[in-house]
Amino acid sequence: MLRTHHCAQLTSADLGTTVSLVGWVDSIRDHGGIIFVDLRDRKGITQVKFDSSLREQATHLKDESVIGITGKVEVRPADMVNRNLPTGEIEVDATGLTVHNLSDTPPFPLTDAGGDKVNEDLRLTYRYLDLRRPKMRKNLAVRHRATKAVRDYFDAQEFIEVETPALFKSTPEGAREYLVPSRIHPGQFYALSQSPQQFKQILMVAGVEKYFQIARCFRDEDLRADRQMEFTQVDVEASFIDREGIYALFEGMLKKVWKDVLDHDLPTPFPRLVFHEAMNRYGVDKPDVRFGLELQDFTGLFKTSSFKVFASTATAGGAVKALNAKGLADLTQGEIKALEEIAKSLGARGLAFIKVEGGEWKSPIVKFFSEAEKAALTAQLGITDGDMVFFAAAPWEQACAILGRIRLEAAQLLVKRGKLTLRPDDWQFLWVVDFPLMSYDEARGGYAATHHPFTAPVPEDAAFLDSDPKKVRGQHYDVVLNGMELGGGSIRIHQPALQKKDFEEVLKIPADVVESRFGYMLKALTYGAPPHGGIAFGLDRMCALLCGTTSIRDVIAFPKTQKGQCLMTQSPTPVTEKQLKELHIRTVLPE
RNA sequence: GGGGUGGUAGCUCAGUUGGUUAGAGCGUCUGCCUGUCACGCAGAAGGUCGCGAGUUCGAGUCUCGUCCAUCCCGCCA
Repeated sequence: MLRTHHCAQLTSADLGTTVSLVGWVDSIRDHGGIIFVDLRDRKGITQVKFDSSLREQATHLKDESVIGITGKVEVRPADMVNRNLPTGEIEVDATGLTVHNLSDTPPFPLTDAGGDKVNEDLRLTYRYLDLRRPKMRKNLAVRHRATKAVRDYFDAQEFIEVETPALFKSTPEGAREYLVPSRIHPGQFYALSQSPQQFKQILMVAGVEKYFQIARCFRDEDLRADRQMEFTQVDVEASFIDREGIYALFEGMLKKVWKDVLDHDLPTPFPRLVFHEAMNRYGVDKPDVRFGLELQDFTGLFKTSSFKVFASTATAGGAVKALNAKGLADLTQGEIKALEEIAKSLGARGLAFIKVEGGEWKSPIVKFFSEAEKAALTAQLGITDGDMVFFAAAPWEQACAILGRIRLEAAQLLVKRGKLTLRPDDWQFLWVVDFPLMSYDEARGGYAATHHPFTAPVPEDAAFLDSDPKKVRGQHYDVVLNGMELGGGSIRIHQPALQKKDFEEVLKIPADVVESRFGYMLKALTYGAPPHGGIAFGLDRMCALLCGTTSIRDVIAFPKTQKGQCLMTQSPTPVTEKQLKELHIRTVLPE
């Protein structure tokens, strides 16, 4: 037996007991005649004392070595108790020492504070060391508990977990896929599943009624702090359910996860915001509602303005929107410039602003405003001294998006100045609903599904499918937490005729393509498909939020870098000619 | 594909206007130390300044290119 106890177990009640512990050397304090070693395992730390004949051997230990010790539990002298350790009342007087593995000096400090500062590429190269840090071990545990809470919840609701294939067929709509060459079928490919969407709908046709899966998904798109090439989705689908049913089901799940993981009681139901209002007030479809700084609309006011830039936009069907960044009149030239650059990157021609200082409006555009316009702005935006007002004049959605982004930047600038606090544990969940079913894709010159082509229209809007598709709202919903899209889903189309019409007449996918790509699905719908709907959400993102981090890399054991590499295993790599030949593949490298 | 930030000792960083031998803290190593728990004290070692060109009498510092990490835009039905 390598150990009798773990390193967080012993107390003064164990006085005099002979015990064996194994673990990693967390730190060594060598006093010459006496050596203290903090021994660490996954449960905690116990101080081991070497002052016998073992002292000489112990001087050769190094941090992070794996050792086993045998010894007698002693109670520490009263003034030597370490109140910071659960085992701080005792220590083990070592009488036996086995060095299982002497460690090289780690390339970076394995403490929470020290490791957080280290460049992430180093942490990823030595991920097995990074994961020894208490914070990372805690993150792994949080992920486990969250995942378990999800499974327990759906199990209790009589859902069953069904596995679906990772190797799917290629469907070039939507996200770029990872292709997998078929050895048996030369020149043909599978695609790694972007999500189990189609299989879960088929499972509804199969009569499963209540399905869920913790599913790995793959998308060959550029990576971000909240996006990895492979990620984990909690995928749910149910028959005979409507939107209200989904909201209640999902709120129940989140309530349980927050309770089980954080012992926090989430208030439900979550507020709901229709898409149009989310855009109007926050300039984004995933608003962070922990702070105000809401957008205001002045399109009407400026229709007749002598300020041509605003007036022409307003009369041409665009929108003029403004945002009062309260208390940000002290922005530096550089900060204003940076905001302008952001606005420009979203297609704005500039970023008009009013700086309110010393009772005066300092702005290059204010000379064009009439007294009535100034009064209206003051009233609606609540302008007082020390404020900074930003404007956007553009087509409605773009104007909203520009100020939506400026709103987030302004919040960060306020946080930087200590004028705003954004607590990560201020859990502001909400549903965003009533998305447009279709959006017009300028580049392609046609309509594209906002969510995916299986989303059912809101029944009372279905009549507009032919006449004015962009007016049709989809039965789609997103669940948003503090500016992050946690997940989304919809009630699906279950009538084959409507689904076919959607593909062919609205999305304008040629009939033969529809048949080859979705034929099996349309056929399945003809055999008594029940009304159904579901939701999918990012487990990685949820765990990141539960852990108080914004990067999902912190809750994935072995994540990839922004260039898609695993720095620890050095993948991807070239493969042998033999492998390529077997797969009937020839590579053509870029110039 | 584009923009921002960063790359100097094992780690985190400083490095002035281009100018002698590139510094600090932590870590490492050696010695001392029987009550520490971020132990302490004394000493030492440790650098292709990401890489490659260029300008210059002289480049960590300026210019160009390139690689890597990260944040963002595009992209992510």
